[in-house]
Amino acid sequence: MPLYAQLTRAIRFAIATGRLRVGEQLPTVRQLAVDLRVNANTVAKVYAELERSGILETRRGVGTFVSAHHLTPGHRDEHEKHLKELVDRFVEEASAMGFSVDDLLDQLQSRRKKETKNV
Amino acid sequence: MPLYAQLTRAIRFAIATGRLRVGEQLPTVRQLAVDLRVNANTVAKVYAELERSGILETRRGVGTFVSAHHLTPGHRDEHEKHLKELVDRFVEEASAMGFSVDDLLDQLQSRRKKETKNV
DNA sequence: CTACTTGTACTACTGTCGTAGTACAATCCG
DNA sequence: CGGATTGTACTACGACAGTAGTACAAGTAG
Repeated sequence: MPLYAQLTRAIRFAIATGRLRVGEQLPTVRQLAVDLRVNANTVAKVYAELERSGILETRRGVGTFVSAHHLTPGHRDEHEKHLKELVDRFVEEASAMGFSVDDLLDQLQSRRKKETKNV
Repeated sequence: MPLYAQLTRAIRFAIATGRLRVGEQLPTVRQLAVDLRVNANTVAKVYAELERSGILETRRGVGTFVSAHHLTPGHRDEHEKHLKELVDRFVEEASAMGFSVDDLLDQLQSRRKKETKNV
């Protein structure tokens, strides 16, 4: 998986799980680039993409911050739409492998049991 | 989606749904290449990959056929393993988007209802 | 205003993927 | 055997994705 995708996921995940909170500042593009031994442009593209998605806000000369926009109802809807699309792809791929929606449900449910066991 | 992937999916799907039956012969690599306006090598690679997966059998000078191997218990297990891997990727991606397994289950179940409504 | 920090635009290189072209090898069938 | 049909190996080319380098623009702070 390419660097930019890994980073995007990591940031999204950090926000989703609350490890990064609304208003909090992220590292500078250059700083993060140094930390990860990556080009600054790579980080910048990730920040830009996440800003387009509305979950980051960036101010020149200041820095990049976690936006509050992803808590609005409009964004929630958008987010749910993404989930549906993801499920679409998932179901399609599974059916190409000869699996039904029920097969997926079974597999997911057994996974849920394992999770709750650990909680 | 690249040609070879589309073709692979189409064949897998045809077999899974019974439109292609065990023992049945598939078109010649060249013939199918002509039909799809594609290079013969592209078709050949698909056939080869599907043979490695054990769902096709090819005999030089004769043709390519649907194998019976995918009905054996061993292959069933393998198949189930693939399902698990697919679900793994799915869950991982969803969690990176901030969705839980329960969210996925809800979405899938509502989808199942729609399906059964049409049956 | 000036120095500094921030993000951004542009360019170019590199590796990889997908596809096609051509020539080869194995098998069948008369 | 010999021609025809099948799949296969090898090569090469085009396109694209990913990343890095460098130079620029916008904003802040003293």
